[in-house]
Amino acid sequence: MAAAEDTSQRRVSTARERARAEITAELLAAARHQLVEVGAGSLSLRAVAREVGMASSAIYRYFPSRDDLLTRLIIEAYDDVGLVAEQAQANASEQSGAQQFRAVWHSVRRWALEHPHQYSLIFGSPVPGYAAPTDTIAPATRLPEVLLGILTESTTASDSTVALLPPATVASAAAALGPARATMPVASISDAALLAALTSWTTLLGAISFELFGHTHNVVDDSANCRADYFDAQIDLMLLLLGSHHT
Amino acid sequence: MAAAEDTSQRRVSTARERARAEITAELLAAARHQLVEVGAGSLSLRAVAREVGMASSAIYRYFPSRDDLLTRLIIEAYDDVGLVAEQAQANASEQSGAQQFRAVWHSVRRWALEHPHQYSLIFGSPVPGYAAPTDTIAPATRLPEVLLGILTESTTASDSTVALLPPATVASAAAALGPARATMPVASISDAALLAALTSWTTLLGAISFELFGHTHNVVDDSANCRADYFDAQIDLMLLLLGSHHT
DNA sequence: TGTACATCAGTGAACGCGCGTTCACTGATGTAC
DNA sequence: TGTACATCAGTGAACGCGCGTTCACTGATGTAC
Repeated sequence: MAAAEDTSQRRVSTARERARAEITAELLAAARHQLVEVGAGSLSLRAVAREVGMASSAIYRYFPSRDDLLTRLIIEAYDDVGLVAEQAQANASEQSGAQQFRAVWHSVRRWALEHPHQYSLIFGSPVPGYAAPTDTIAPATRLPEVLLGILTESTTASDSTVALLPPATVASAAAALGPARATMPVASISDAALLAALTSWTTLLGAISFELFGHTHNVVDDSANCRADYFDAQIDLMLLLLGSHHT
Repeated sequence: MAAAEDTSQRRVSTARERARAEITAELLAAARHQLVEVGAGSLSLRAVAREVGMASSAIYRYFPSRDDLLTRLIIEAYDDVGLVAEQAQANASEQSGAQQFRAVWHSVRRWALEHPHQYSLIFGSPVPGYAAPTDTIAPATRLPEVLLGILTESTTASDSTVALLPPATVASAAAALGPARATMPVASISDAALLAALTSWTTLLGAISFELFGHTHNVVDDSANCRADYFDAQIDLMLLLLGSHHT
């Protein structure tokens, strides 16, 4: 920091470039903050500008339009959960697959509770009038890839609840899951295990969504502990489904 | 219709009253239609007025505010799915519990696909800036009551996957589910079965939400058949969880 | 090192828009005698 | 049955608001010679 004047480097970032990066980050932070106040649908460029003390027109030096800002936020959110999940897995990498699964889902839930509006940006109802561009696909796969990685290593489908499904049911579901096999590295996973994996995805993201969106009022006790316990039980249930319930 | 002039009745509906009821219904229909176009967050009184060809100020003869209109729509939506589910169960009442469960969930999914915005009004991310009044609680319980009714009659928890959960896990989840026991008629259901029931609720509503909100792109084939097959498989998986997998 | 020009960040006014809600009003429907 | 008054539905103009985006501008930072 003290000796940062080494101008001899090839790729020097000029003062302007550094300022631009900093201000872009500041704008994104303000936008994230706006999201907390107001929700994605009514996120407003003018409010963001107000928060950082800029003229509203200045934003257009950084983002070509409101939709573009939204896209940036969405990508950021996907990368954010993705990273959180990757770290949780890394920290638990010495433990069993089931423990890694638990660690990752806990980290995702914690992230969701801490960033509810970023969560609903990517897992809630779609933002009206906004169409996600293809840039969002890659970051969106980080979290699923972590989970599939764990399951590929530790699932023993024969030993799980899915094994009790009629083969015809599994077969027709498997036929429907062509795109999943094409998109993700799941070649080594059986149809039944893939179905169970996706169901656990649905269940646990559904559980987080319901908790966040208030659909568990009058169902689950409002205290943080109770909510966590309930989520824990659902994780364990999913591990039974997946057949990786060795602690 | 021809002989409708029997004015002798005690509770006659005057012409004004009839007109009022009709127009209220027409406004609600227009609002529902607006919802389809635009999503709940940006439903606008003026657009509703435009659609029925009234001055925007006239709406205030029927609804005191925009929030009140939203509340009416929410209640309508809950009653609508509730009714659909009740009818599905009634039609299948001669069949097994598992079949009734399947019939009800299929009817719910079908309703959701036909009325996506009414669905996300009640099961999606909350409408920003809107706080639901208590009038919505009663209609919101119709669907869960149908499902719990079926499960109370047909669940045999001992025979299900939940039975494999460690007792400690079940116990702490059960402690969290106090409000559920207080709100719903579930006295005769075991803790494990209640947990499984709520998990099936989460999973299947989650599945419908993800399908509707486009989160299954690149995962499940886009064709209607494939989607239905996938949903079917998830229902069956939940029946295994619930221990009511006798056809 | 110094000058001349190009690039870029940021400003502030303005555009046209749609919104929820209020208000004083007109005219039709209902009610009491 | 007829009149006098009260109730209500619907109108249209107006309020104040916030929005996304454009535009001509000023001044600072960067670049070429």
